[in-house]
Amino acid sequence: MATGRTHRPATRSRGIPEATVARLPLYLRALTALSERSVPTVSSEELAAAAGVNSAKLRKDFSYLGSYGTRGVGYDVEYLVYQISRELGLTQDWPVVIVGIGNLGAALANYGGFASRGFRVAALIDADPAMAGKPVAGIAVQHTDELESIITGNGVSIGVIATPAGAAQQVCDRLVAAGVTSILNFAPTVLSVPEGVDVRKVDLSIELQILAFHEQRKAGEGERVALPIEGGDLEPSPGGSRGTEGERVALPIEGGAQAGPMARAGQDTGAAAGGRQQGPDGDVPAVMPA
Amino acid sequence: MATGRTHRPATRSRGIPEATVARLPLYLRALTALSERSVPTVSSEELAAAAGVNSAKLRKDFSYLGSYGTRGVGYDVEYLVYQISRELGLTQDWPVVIVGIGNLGAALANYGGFASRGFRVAALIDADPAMAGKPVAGIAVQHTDELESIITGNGVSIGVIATPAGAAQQVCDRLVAAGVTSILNFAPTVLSVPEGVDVRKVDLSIELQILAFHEQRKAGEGERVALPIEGGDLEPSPGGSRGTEGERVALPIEGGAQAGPMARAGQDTGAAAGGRQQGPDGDVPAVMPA
DNA sequence: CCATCTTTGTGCACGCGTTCACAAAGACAT
DNA sequence: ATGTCTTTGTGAACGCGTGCACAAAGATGG
Repeated sequence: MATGRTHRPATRSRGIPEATVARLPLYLRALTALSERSVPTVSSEELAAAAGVNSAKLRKDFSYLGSYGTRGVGYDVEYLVYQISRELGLTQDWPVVIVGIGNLGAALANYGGFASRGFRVAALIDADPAMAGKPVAGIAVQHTDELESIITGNGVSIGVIATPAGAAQQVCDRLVAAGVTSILNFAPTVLSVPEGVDVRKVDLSIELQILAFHEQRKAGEGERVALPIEGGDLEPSPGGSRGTEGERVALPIEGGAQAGPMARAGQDTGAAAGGRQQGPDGDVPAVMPA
Repeated sequence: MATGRTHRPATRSRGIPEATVARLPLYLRALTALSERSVPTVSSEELAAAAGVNSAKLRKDFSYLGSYGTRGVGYDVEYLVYQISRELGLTQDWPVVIVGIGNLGAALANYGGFASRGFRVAALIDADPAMAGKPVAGIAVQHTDELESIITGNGVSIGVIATPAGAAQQVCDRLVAAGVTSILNFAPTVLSVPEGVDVRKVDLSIELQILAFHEQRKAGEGERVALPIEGGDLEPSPGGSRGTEGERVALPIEGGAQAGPMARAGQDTGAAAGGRQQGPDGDVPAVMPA
C-alpha cells in the first residue's frame, strides 16, 4: 500500500519476510486495543478479523517470530504485544527529525502517535529563516544550517522529509551524510540513496491516481455505451479522440537528442540536485509546505 | 510503499496487473518532467532510471498498455503522457471530498497537486459545528449533516477520510451509502466496506515502525555485543528484561473469556462504530485533526 | 487416564510479479 | 537496397507471498 512501496526488496532480514514485517504494526495495533480492553487471550481467527487479514496468513506471520501461541487457546495478548514491539524495535527510543515544516510538516509534528510507539521528535528543521525559532507543536523550528549538528548531536537515524520535491534530494543527501539511515519521504520524488539506507515513500497523488484507475474501470463497466474509452486493445492510433492536443502519432519527432539532455534524466544519482525546474505541481509533497 | 496497501487483490482489471497500475503514476511523473523540458523521446533505460525502476519491468508494464514504443528509438514522451493519463482516468474530472478538517485535512486541502491531475476538491467536511463556514484553502468547511447531499449533488465518487479513528468507520459507511466507491483512508483503522468499494490506506505510524524494524536490524548487526536483543531464536522466555511489565510467561492467564467480549473484536464489520474506547494514541490519523 | 474438542503451526500447491535474455523491429548510414 | 546498430517487446524461469487443508498439541471434561 499507501502507497508507498519504494522499498529495497532487501535482504529478507532475519528470515522475516518483508510482507510480514509490513503487517506486524497492524497486528500490534489490534493487540493494543485488546490489551486496553483487558482481553487476556485471542485466537488467530479473531485477531485476523480485527486486523483485516486472513487467519492463516496471520498464523504464518507469527510462526516467523516463534511459537508464541497455545493450541486450543490462542495467543496471550500482553505477551504478543511485547514480542512484536521488540521485534519491530519499538522497545527503544527512536529520535526523529522532520525536515520541511510547511503544512504537512507541521501536521506531522502535531501527531500524537509518536511517543507511544517509541518515536520522539528530536527536532523540526526548515530552510526558511523566518521559521527559525517559531514553535510548532511545542518545539522550536531550527534552521537547515544546523541539520548536521542536530543529527549527530541527538544520534538521529530516522529522518522525515516533507519539503518540496526540488529540495528533497539535497536534504536527503545531507541527512544521509550526517548519519541518517532510514528516511520517510513525503516529497513526490524518487530519492537515490547509497546502499544500506532505507527509504519509504508516502505519496497522496499516487494513491489518488490508483483509485481513479479503478474508479474509471468501474464506471466503464456499467455503461460501456457512451464511452469510447476502454481502449488498450493494441490499437495505437488514438487520432483526435481527446481534445487536449490535436494530433497524436507514434513518431512525430524523429532524429537527434538521443544522448544530449536525455542522459541527465537517467543518471542523476547523486549530484543532480542542482537544476530542477519548477513544475506547476508535483513539486510539493502531498501537502504544500509553506 | 507507504503505505498503505489495504487494497483488495481484486480482479486483475483489464489484464493490467495491480503492481503495474501502482507504477503508472511514477512513470507519468517522470514523463511530465521530461515533457516540460521539451524532451521528445526517451528510452526505457532512461525513463526507468528516472522513475527508479528496472528497465525490463518498465517495458513489460508498458506492454500491457499496448505497443507504444519504437524500436531503436524509444518512447514518444507526449504520446506516452497522454496514454498513461487516459489509462489512469486522469483525462476526466474527479470531484473529491475531504472529511475531517484537522491538521491533516487542512494540509490535504492545501495540496496543489490535485487540479493538475484531474482531481478537484468539491467540499471539505467536518463534524465540528464551530468549523462550519470557516474557509480552509479557500473553501468553506461544511458540516457533516450535509455529507449526503454534497456527495450526491456533486457526483462525488472518491472520498478522503482524515478523521480520528473512532469516527472513520462511521464516516466511511455514510460515504459509501451516499455513493462513494473509492476511499483514501488516513485514519489508523481497518475499514470494512462492501464489495465493489476500493480502499487505500496511508498510515504514517506503520511506515515508521517498518523503518524502525530495519533500523534495529542494521544496528544489531554492527555491534552484536552490548545488545542482548537480536532475539527470535525460538526462545520464548523474556523474563523481566523489559521494565514495562513485570513477568511474562507464555500462559499467565488461562480459563474463560473465549467468546465473550472476544467475539466483538472480530466481528465488528459494520455496526461496531459505537463503542470505541479512547486510547492514548493510534486513535487519530497520522496527523491529529483539531 | 482417556476421549473429545479447539486452535495452532506448517507442508504444499498455486499464482503473481520480477528478471533475464534474446529475437524481432525499425532507424540510420552507406 | 543492404548492413549495422539500437532498442523494444516478450518467452521463460525463478522466487515470493498467499491460502488450503491437515496433523500435532494441548486444554477440557468425564
